[in-house]
Amino acid sequence: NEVSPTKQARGDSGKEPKLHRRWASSPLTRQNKQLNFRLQQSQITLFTKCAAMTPFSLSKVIKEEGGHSVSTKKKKTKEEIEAARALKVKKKEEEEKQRWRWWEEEKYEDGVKWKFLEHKGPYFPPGYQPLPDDVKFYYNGKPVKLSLPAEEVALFFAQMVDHEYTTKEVFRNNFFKDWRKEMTLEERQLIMDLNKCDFGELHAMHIKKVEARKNLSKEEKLVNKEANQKIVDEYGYCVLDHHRERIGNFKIEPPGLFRGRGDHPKQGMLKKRIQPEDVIINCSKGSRIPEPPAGHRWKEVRHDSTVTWLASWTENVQGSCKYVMLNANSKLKGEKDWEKYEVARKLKTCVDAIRAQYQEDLKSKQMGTRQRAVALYFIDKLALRAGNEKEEGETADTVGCCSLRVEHITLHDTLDGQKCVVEFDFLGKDCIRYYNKVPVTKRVFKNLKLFMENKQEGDDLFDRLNTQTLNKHLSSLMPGLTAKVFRTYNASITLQQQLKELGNMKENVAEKLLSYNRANRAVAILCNHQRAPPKTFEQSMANLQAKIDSRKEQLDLAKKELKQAKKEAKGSSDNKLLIVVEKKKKAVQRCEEQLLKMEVQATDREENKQIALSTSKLNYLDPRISVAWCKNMEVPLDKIYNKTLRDKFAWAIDMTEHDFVF
DNA sequence: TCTGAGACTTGGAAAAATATTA
DNA sequence: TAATATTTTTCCAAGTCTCAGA
Repeated sequence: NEVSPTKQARGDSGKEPKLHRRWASSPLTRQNKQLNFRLQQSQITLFTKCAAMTPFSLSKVIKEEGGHSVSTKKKKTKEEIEAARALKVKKKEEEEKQRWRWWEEEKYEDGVKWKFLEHKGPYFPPGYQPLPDDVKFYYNGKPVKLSLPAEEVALFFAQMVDHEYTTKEVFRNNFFKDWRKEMTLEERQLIMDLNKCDFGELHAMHIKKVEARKNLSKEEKLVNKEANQKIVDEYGYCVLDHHRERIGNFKIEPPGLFRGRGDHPKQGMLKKRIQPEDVIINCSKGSRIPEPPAGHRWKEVRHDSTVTWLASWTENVQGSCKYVMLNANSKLKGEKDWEKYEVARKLKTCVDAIRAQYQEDLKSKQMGTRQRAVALYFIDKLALRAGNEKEEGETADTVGCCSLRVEHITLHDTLDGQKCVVEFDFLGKDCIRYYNKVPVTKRVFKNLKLFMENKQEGDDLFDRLNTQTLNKHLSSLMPGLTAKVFRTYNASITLQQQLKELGNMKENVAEKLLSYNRANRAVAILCNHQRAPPKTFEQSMANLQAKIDSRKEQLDLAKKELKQAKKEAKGSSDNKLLIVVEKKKKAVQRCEEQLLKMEVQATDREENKQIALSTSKLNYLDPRISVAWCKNMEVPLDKIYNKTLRDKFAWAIDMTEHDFVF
């Protein structure tokens, strides 16, 4: 029952219990209804489990009352706790003092990103370590000693054999083709069939290594940690305009097999090792130029202050550029983020006019204009992505608004008692399915029918529209306006509205947080931020259910004991018996609360099964809304933003007053 | 006007770090 | 203390959007 030293050092005695949402108890707005509808679509049960629940009161106090060692553990290390706390406060103050308050400074002239930039260059992954002699690759049952390049690639595959990827035809074919390119002529002549390859020993070795790393002693782990920290200290920071800034990804991506998402035609291809000769360095002219690794040179060293990257290289699978850039808490990223939300706020001031305009455009004589209007209607109402064109055969077949094809929507004159319903079913970014049935206006519906006339399944729905022309039009309506701004705007405004509706000052912190999470979830649903249910989901759910069941039994028992105690105490004036009754009462109460908490947790987990909240929190929700909400509701900010988020949104935390309105 | 390169944001999965529980 | 669950961080793929050049 000891409080762990780390816990003490951080000064928190425990986490707030899991929260759940009570949709049923909140008044539903139009948008909320829509979201609920979407939820039902994705087969998430909202009401069944938690509708009957009463608000629960959760507190650490109850938990601590239940324990018996609270006082002893506090006594033991009281001074240590105090010292640790003081240290923490001091560290925090120090950090705050060091923080670059760039948001209080003048902005640079357009296009200039920095005046001075110095860094150590990217960190290269360690070279390939050949297999030990006792680990063999077999072809057709016979051991084959591979050349080093072929061996390295074989190991990439071996490390993945229990991943679903390696069962896929496309992955296997791509891998085999690229692997053979790395082989010597001799190897190529021998190894003709992937199915005859036995990577068993290589795989076993990999598993063993992973296992061994996991089982390192505390000391060994610490040594590793310190070594890693040293790398971060050396390569993880740069100096940008007199300030030390954290770099986001200072490590060159190691070689491996390309893991494209969904049905990616290039999955399994070899992602080659990057050499210093492939890397372009970007830094100040007057700065210390980073040293390339011994015996190597850079591809180029340039001094371009109109871009934010420190190093770049071209990746061989897709031929695209990769960049080393700053961390999200840097000035460069923060300023851009701030700007993004300011543009979205500006949209708020003219969104009514823009909506009126596209409603009007639905009637246009120009087909292109009508298509643009319908597309905008979708982007605004459903928060669809713009949908750039993609090169066929180069990537998985996914679409956004402008690239929707006839096969992706079905029109229903009536559906489930509603008129003019559009049924969407397509794969969006990262091959995440978007499925939604949306009632639209008659005019939109009629237009869609028109667009689909004489078209085949694979034809573009909006054949007169692309994202460039759409964005060009948008920027003429408002400077800086693009399709993606609607997503930011609608996400943030939804959060604000939901918080306003769900919030209640009388609630306790846990309940307020519940409201916040619900609002956040509404946004995640709007933006279709889904995740695959965790692999261990069913198991963990079953475990929880088992715990609930056993707690129920405990409760029954406690109730019986209470009854018995009451019976015995009845008519008696024996104080001892009355105390027993009180004790039993408390036990029942405690049991009930714990049961409720677990049931709530189960509900929450179930509801969140396929919803990812982090993306919207990180990218779409103006942090000032959340900061102001915390101030108004008297909720500590660290209840909704962890350290990383607080760093990223330092600008917002610093500048936001309680009266901020998005 | 079209196209592709380039630069940057957004996205979920997986790994790693922590917290909790048995 | 070990096993397990949860949260945070890392990773890198996949989008959006702009701009230059034909």
